[in-house]
Amino acid sequence: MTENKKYEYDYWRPAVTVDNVVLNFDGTHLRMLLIRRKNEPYKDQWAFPGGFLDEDESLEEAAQRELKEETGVNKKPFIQIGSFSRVDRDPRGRTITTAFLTLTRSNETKIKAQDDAKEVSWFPVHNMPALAFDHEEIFQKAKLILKILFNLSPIPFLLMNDLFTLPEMQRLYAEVYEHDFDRRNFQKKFISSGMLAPVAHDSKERGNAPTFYRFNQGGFYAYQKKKFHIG
Amino acid sequence: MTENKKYEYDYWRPAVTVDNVVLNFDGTHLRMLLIRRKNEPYKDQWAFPGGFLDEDESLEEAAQRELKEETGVNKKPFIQIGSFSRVDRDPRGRTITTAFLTLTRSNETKIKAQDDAKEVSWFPVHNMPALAFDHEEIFQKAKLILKILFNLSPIPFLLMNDLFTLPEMQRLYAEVYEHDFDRRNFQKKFISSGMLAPVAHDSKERGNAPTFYRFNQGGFYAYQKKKFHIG
DNA sequence: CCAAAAGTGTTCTTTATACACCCATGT
DNA sequence: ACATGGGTGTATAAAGAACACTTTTGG
Repeated sequence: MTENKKYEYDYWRPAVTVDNVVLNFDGTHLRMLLIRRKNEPYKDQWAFPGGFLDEDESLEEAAQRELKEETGVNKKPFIQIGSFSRVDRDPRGRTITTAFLTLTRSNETKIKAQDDAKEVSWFPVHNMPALAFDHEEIFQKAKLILKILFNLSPIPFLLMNDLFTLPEMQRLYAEVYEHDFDRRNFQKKFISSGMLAPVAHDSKERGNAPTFYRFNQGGFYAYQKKKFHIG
Repeated sequence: MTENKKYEYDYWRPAVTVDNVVLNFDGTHLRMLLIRRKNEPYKDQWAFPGGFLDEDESLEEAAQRELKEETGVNKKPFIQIGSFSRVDRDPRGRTITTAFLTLTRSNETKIKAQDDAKEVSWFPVHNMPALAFDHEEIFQKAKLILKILFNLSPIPFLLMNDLFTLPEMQRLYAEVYEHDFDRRNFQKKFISSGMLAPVAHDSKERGNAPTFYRFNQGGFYAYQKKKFHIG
């Protein structure tokens, strides 16, 4: 069996891939995970980690598997960004891809180039290199979805560590919306929203150290329902 | 060449389909377009119109083509709902589908069963029949996306006729969110939002006849940007 | 003459915005 | 001692929620 195994179908079928837009926030910058491609096409260019769908897995499972294989990051995707199917989007032939958004916390994410990836690195979202395939289009859509979701989901908390401060959180919002918010109003809004639970201070009063908070899921859902009529 | 044409690939590939969730508002009820399937599997059951992706078209183009072929409705999809890929979702074998949301205006939509459709009909979203495949799952996701988009897009106006009244619009919102809004506050909110342009009354004063409005796109974008920080 | 549907108005409460001050830390 | 970053406060404007009245049409 040295010759290629062949798959035969009565009708034409496209190749099906998945791609992962993996986000992470280091306390200052919002970053995306990119791999440098080991193989053609777009050899040596940066791209979102991804690969081909296998026979026994859903798109979500494929995304998680490919992400782990190429970067060592093992995390379920959070949501779909969308499917991309321009006829000429892959020089190898007709390929459609479904892109996923994955959110990671900086204190639980170790990356390591493996498999089809020659190199793996985080890039600040406002300083991205040229991307392979139609990944620039995927990137733009990911940013739009991020802005929308930041309005109405607990998505910011999936990027923060378990304990976090409001100044940190505000830097994250500034990164996403690309403008600053008033610090005092920002704090007031979040504290009064009920979606934060303050963590008891250390007995040693640290003076001006920022207060740590934890995400309060119940409070968030109440807020969401009231504000957006979404249960 | 009487034998089947065969397509051969080095690697396994799934079949790829598209489905259309087509919405329409008749002034009272929000409705979805379903076809009764002519062929197995799920013969004679109701399903969203859709079919297989062809070699020379994007998913969006395939969705539009299939919708026209089966129902006579010729309208570009508005957005993707998502891709569905459960391994066992199609008894014929591994198939993934991408579902689209299409919005139509009742005064521009004629339907006619054709092709794979034995019958075509509108169903009120709150009175749907059992659906084929995993279309119930698609239906649920479509409803969620609808609620989200109603908060932040001009999507409601794509369902209303060019000229519409606020009471009509309010009935549409009630259908989507499954609860009533206060008529006076509802009107005030929309009128003050700047996204409506009133249409001059007929010279004949009609007394209590509702006022007609037109959608004002510029006003909408200003509102959206201010409220959601989305440009 | 009454019910139904449409327009308009007022008050109160809640959020959003704009802006100022104090305190602790590190240099 | 001063710049930095962090917490808190207040006054005004805008938006949302609750609620009542008037008009016209059709039966």
